[in-house]
Amino acid sequence: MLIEIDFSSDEAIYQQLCNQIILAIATSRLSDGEVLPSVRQMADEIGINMHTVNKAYTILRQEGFVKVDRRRGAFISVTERNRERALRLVEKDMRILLAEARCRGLSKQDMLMLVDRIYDEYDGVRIDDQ
Amino acid sequence: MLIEIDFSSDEAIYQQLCNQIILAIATSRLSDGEVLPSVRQMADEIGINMHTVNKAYTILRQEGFVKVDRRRGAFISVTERNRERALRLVEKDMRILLAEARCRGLSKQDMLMLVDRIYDEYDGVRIDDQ
DNA sequence: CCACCTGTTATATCATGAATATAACAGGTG
DNA sequence: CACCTGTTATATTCATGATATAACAGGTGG
Repeated sequence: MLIEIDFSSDEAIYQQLCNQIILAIATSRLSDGEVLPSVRQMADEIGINMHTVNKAYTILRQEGFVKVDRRRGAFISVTERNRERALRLVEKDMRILLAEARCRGLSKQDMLMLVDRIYDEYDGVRIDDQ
Repeated sequence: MLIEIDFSSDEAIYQQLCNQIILAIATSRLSDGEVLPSVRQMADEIGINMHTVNKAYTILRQEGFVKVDRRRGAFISVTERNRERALRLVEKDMRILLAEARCRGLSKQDMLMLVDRIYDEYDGVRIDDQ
């Protein structure tokens, strides 16, 4: 569980934690069912407070990326069944991101290539490649 | 200059203002050279404080979307010449957004179609269409 | 010259939220 | 019963968002 926090960033620590875990899931560094370190253990590893980790876990649970088992603790559970809701959630952020891209002179082709390249990195976690 | 602020949102007002102006530029509702309302006028229209508007304008200026003329005030100026920098700026946010999308079960094709559709809305501001 | 507009800066206040700390609780394990 | 898990409660410190009042420098037009 390699987590890197930028303490000089203006992004909140719990938000960085959420993003890193989501990125880890997308890149298959965390797979479905895998157990996360306990809130206290994760806090010690990173060097932050227990409640900050707990806040991240709680959000990930509400977002549907994590579930909690009284016995084991928090574990990855990516059971999104509502496709339309998923699209709506992503669409709002995408609109702003694409607007910014277009204002900076990036074409549709630029963005399509970017999405294609990043998604390939996520899908193809080829062991023979790296 | 139609600006809609959601006061019940957890997103900061100045951030919403920035996003709306960037969206307005991308959708050609604001075009290059066009003058923005003064900080005091915009504040009155929306019903917020002058400094909140000023903060948004200052950020937009730093981001390269707005310039200031002592005579006229703030106006749109989208002169991004550094393509590589633009790509790098967008790429970081895109990585997180695509990771979230993939975790929610959305495929690469889903995202390519989404980008294609939104960009068409931005590019094709056809007057005969709407 | 003077009123009037522009953005900008300086302080100050208030509320909110992020991050911390200490402590306790309910539930499950060995 | 000790030990782990997440969870809750309470309190404090600090940063930031939003507000308010005020003043300043620069440009415009009567």
